[in-house]
Amino acid sequence: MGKCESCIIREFNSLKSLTREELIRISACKTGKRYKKGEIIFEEGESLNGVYCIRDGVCKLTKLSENGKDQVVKLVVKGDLLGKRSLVADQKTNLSAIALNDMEMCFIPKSEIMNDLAKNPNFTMDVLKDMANELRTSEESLVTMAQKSVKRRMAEILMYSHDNFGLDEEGFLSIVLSREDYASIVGTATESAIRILSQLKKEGLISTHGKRIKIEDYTGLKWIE
Amino acid sequence: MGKCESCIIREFNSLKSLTREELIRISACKTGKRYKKGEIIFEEGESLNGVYCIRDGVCKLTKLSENGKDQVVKLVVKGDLLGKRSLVADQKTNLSAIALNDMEMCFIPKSEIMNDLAKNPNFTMDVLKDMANELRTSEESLVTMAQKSVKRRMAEILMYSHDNFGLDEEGFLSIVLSREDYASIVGTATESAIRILSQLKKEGLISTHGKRIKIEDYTGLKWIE
DNA sequence: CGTACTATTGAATCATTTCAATTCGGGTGG
DNA sequence: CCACCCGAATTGAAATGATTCAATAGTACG
Repeated sequence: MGKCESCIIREFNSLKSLTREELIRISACKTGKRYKKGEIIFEEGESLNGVYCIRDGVCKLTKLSENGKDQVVKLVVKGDLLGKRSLVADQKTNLSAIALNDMEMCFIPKSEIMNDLAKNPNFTMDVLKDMANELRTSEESLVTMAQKSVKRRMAEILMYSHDNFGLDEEGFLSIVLSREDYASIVGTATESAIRILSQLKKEGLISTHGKRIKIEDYTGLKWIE
Repeated sequence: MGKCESCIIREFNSLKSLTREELIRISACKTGKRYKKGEIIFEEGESLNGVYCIRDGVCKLTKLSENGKDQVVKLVVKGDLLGKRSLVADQKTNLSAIALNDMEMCFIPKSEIMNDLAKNPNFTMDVLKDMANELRTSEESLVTMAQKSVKRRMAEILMYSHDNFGLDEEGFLSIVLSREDYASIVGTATESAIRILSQLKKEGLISTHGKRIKIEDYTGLKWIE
């Protein structure tokens, strides 16, 4: 496992505001963790005793609704810091994290982060800004859920995947989700998600091969309402 | 207008972490503002040049969806600090604020707050915790919107109003919203909101008098799914 | 007293869920 | 390499939930 002070991942998150000395200290006490596709990283209600810095892979953050279904709240990727919120608020985590890929991450113990948070105002400010942005996107998703049709929401997650995770050699979305995952992101029944996807297929906007999806007409997706 | 250092409202928000000196400085540069019911405090996309500390009244924070409808994201009340997020992230505001009551608030200019944020780590940490909590509730609302029925969401806002704004002398919810506001909170069409309310009335869970609503069976509301 | 909103209701239509079959694809063991 | 199996994907059809448009009734306010 490499050293934090020479790790480029940190440029993508708030850790970039730490001093060289702080990074060296963190480097000394961090541990590496690997998770296989489908593995649970942590579950809603657990107390986290640190944050996870994602080096590779994608995971979903979900929350169990009272109706018994999981809702995906956010997809997190390389560079994201997981568990900030719980640490800062000193609360049990409100979300579960489940790997969608094989993942590689560094785990930084709570005490070390809290220490830096207390002593390095730049770092605190950076975490604060980050949280402000998360809040904005969360509010945007809330409006999307409340106001847009299932079809529109599906189109949005397809475009999001395209923009953020890219395509494989054959032009399929490189992140492969089950229909159930799509349903849980869009906030609908699995069969509904499937139905919407086959509708999009009929309309020529996408094509599929097994669970893999290829976007055939990005612009077309954009205009769905 | 009173002095911040002797104002009890600040105990309800992050301003409680400021020192006496900081409060005196803020007190000197703050201005008082009043808004009448229905007045716009600020609109999505504006740059705020300060934060609003609510001394009295309630307002709704809304976001315009692409379908042309407003969605209420949050109700804010006495003690809340409005505009933190935009200031911290140094972005235009993502929400509009509209008074639901006659309101009384103090406006604290950006420079003063940002100065304190930079120099008082306790204050920064407090704002950070606050934002972490806002993020949690936003994520909870997101799940509610995605997974629960309109009827259930309506029941929740009624219980929320009961718990947070209380009742008037006659036992009606003391916050009076239009049916359109209810629809915009619940994320549905106005007629749907009306229909749900009359359904609840038929079931004996609530009664109404004009736009005023009285909860007749709180426990009954709780069990709606 | 009107006027102007706001609330309410009906009926038709559209969107989404549900349950019950099938079909398909990918991995396993022979 | 191929037959088989299992879980995931797909589809149909009925039922339920929500929206829309249009018409009517209330209420508040000047």
